[in-house]
Amino acid sequence: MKSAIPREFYRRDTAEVAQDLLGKRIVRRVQGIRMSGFILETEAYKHLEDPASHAFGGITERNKTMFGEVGTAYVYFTYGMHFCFNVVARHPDTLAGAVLIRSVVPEHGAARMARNRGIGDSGRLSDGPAKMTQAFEITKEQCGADLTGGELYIAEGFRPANVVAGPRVGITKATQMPWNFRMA
DNA sequence: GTGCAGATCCCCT
DNA sequence: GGGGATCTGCACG
Repeated sequence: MKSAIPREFYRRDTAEVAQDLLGKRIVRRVQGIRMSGFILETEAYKHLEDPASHAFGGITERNKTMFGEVGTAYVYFTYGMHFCFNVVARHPDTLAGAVLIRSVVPEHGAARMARNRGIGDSGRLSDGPAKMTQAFEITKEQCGADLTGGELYIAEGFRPANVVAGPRVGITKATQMPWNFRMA
């Protein structure tokens, strides 16, 4: 079993962490089954300088995890039916920040993921923020979970050859900030 | 392939 | 009471 990435990795600028998470592994253990996948696309959400961020309006019951310890999970519920998975990451000089995991390529446990999704294994089991959480069985139960170990953690993967930065998807504010990162 | 409607509910104003 | 860091299925072509 690969070891988890240490907490210090997440104690940096949120956008830098978002970029560096590309190619890393997400590892999930459920009922003795191991699932894993490589991170293909991420987005950074910051604090006062980012109107698109949940943290922009200040700390609330929903977003308080974004203000908590780095290297933990921020999971939120949206559109009445979907969960999205973020990794809390921020520079020590800032109060809040998180990286949304948008797309993951399955490595191990694809059969379980397909079952979780209620579809066949097409190879595209986790290519969206809410698809990813469904495939990896991540719900608000995992909100606040430590990602440096345990049943859900992030481990080393490979170094992407090329990274493209662009505008974030699905937002209406701060649409010009190039805080979406993907492999190329 | 593109485009749009509908599902569905928690949080914040 | 409004809106959302989304996904799916269906229509069209």
